[in-house]
Amino acid sequence: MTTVRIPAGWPATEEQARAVQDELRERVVTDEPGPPPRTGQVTGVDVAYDDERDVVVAAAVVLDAADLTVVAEATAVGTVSFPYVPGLLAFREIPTVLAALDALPCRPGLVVCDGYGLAHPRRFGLASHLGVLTGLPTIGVAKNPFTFTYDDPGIPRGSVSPLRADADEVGRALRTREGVKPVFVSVGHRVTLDNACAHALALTPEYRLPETTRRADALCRRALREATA
DNA sequence: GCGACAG
DNA sequence: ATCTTGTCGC
Repeated sequence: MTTVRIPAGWPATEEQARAVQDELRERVVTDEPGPPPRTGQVTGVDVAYDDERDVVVAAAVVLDAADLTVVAEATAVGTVSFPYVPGLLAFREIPTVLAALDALPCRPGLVVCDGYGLAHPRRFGLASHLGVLTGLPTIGVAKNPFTFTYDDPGIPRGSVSPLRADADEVGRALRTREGVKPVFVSVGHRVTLDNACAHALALTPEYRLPETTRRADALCRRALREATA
């Protein structure tokens, strides 16, 4: 398993991190359709922590978009590169996630993040960072609405409602399972919101969360246990 | 000014 | 995120 060091020049303060967000945000692309759903490869990334030992493990799992079977997997271990600060999650997870993506034996295709892209207090969440830094198409699928407001979508699977920051639609609440709490989809890089939602729906034939994040979550937890034991 | 707040 | 038993249900 790859071992990651905190990159030289990595932001050390919230002030510096926000400055980096502002810089990278200039390069985000939100008007490309992105790859069609159920086509090519889709990669889930997730991270698990052991704050006691200052250890973080990231996993990247590549699925075939058509049948959701696992095509490839990779993990990376690192040290915690930033404290958890709401709005600055990316700086905590990204170095190790990048290493896991680099360790893959194939192209990731669309990357699905556990968190937000555009739906972010400063419009530049984890999925946005990852997209701009890699050039890959990315989307964010989060389990919570953070500070945003939304009307409950219709009961049937596939129902959506806007996720709003004041008047702006920054993402969508998407019902992936009938009658179950929705997930919160937003655009990362090089994918439109419509296609981001279409992908999220295609990735949730059975469970509330996308197969990509379920697979990545299981893998990074297992890898953390093994790295810590 | 004080909380709330993706993971 | 993480700390954690049993329990209800497919």
